[in-house]
Order: sequence, then structure tokens, then C-alpha cells
Amino acid sequence: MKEERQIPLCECDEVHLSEVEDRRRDMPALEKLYEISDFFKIFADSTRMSILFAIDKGPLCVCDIAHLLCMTKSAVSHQLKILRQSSLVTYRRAGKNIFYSLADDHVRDIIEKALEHIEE
Amino acid sequence: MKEERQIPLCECDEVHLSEVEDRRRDMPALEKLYEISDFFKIFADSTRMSILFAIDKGPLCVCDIAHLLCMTKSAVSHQLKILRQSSLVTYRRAGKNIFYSLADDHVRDIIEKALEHIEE
DNA sequence: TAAACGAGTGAACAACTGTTCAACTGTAAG
DNA sequence: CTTACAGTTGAACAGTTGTTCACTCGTTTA
Repeated sequence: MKEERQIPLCECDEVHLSEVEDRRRDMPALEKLYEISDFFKIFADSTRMSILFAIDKGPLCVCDIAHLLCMTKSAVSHQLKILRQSSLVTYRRAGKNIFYSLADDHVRDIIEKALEHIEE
Repeated sequence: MKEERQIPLCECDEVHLSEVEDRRRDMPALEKLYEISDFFKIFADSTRMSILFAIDKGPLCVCDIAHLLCMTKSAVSHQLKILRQSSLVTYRRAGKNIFYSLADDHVRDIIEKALEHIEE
């Protein structure tokens, strides 16, 4: 029978095969990995990070956030949409204004952890 | 004296000025915000996240990681460089192989927190 | 009901980021 | 010292992402 390699994934000849197979079993599903990295993507932008810090002390309307960050309402609104879709912020309408605030303390926890790591 | 507005940052007429000024004082420096979001950028890629999970249980060489993730050594090496530069991984040479491992438990903590948030 | 205005949206553009490809290192074995 | 090979690197390309611009939506007020 002709020897047929599965898929030439890697050009290497010597691989620690059994070790690699063991690890593969312990790896999270690909879908999960996307989910995790997508979650971090939300924090991976300075505008979004600024918004989160801005509303950390209490609700602010889009207009206020725009002033605070020296940005257009449109740019802020686009980023708020992403934060809304990720359930990191909540909002409530008050007349013509819409006030945004942090969804929960989880967000604060994660940023806290990141700050701890940076201070080293 | 002619009235001259500073910079028309926002098109809104009514802004909660004193509130905005208060918040501005509490905001981290812009440099800091870049630092934080840059830190999250490292985790914001599924390849890098996969690598971190792969070496979580112990050191692996580049070739093994490439096999495990079904990627070329080059692609993996490029990402390992980023992880090295961010001090998230360490490495040691053993003959022709270079084994990578997680730099410290801080990395595990941050990913753990993210997972907690996702499971909701 | 019409005007005013805070907020949201889609398309377009520029900047950034990850992978590929084709080199090049550096170490080990013949 | 030459070959083999694990790993690195820079340029190029494609895909992604953030901001701008022009417009629309929805609520309030005259």
C-alpha cells in the first residue's frame, strides 16, 4: 500500500507526535477560541477603552462622551454600538438624550487585571 | 472682543459641561489608554490565543505548535514574536528546537476572567 | 404638524494586521 | 566544512477595522 501523508501541515520532519496529540485533546474548540479572542477585540481599541473609563463613574449621554473624548458623535455612536452588541454597556433614554453606563462589574474586573499586568 | 469657540469638537448645543470636566480629570492619560488597549490587542487574535492554550500545559517547540494549530512555522513564528515582545511567553533553546512556554500565571488569570464573562 | 436636535447608520476611505512566500540564521550531524 | 533542518525575518497581499461624511430616525418643543 502506498504511503500517503494526511495533510502536510508542517514542513518539519521530527515532531513530538504523541505530545502534540495529547495537547490537541486539551485544546478548546476552535469556535471557543474565536469567541475568546473576539471578546478581547472589544477592549483592543483605545476609543472603546476611553468610553468604558468615561462611563465608569456613572451614566453619560453620547454628546457628553463625544465632548469628553474630543470626537464626533458619529464615531462615538459607532463604537457604542459595538459595546452594546457585546453587552458591555447598557443605555436608557431620557428625553432626547440616551445615557450609557457599564453593564456590570465584570468589565471593571477585566480592565483591573490588565492594569495589574501592565504595572510590572 | 469677538467670540471665538475653542475647537468645535461636538455639534451638540446642550452639554453637561461641569460633569464632563469632572470626568475628564478622572480619565487615565491618553498614553495609558493606548497601553491598555495595546495589551488587549495581543489577546485579540485567535492564533495567538491558540498558542497560549497550546503551551499552557507545558513547553512546546515551534514545529509542534505549527502541527497542533495546522499552520506554517512562519505564521506561528510571527505570532510568537509578538507574544515574546509582550513578555507573555518565554523560550529556551534545546539543540535545534526552541521551546516556548507561558511567562507567568498572570496570563492564565486574564483569560480565565474572559471565559467567566463569556459563560453568561 | 413642523422645526430642532440628539443619536444611529451605511458607504467609502485610510490605516492596520495576519498570512504567505522566499529568503536568511544558527545549530547539529555527517 | 558541508548538508540538513528548526526557526526567524521582511516584503507583499488580502482581509479587517475605525473614522468621516451625508443622511435618516425619533423625540421634544414651538
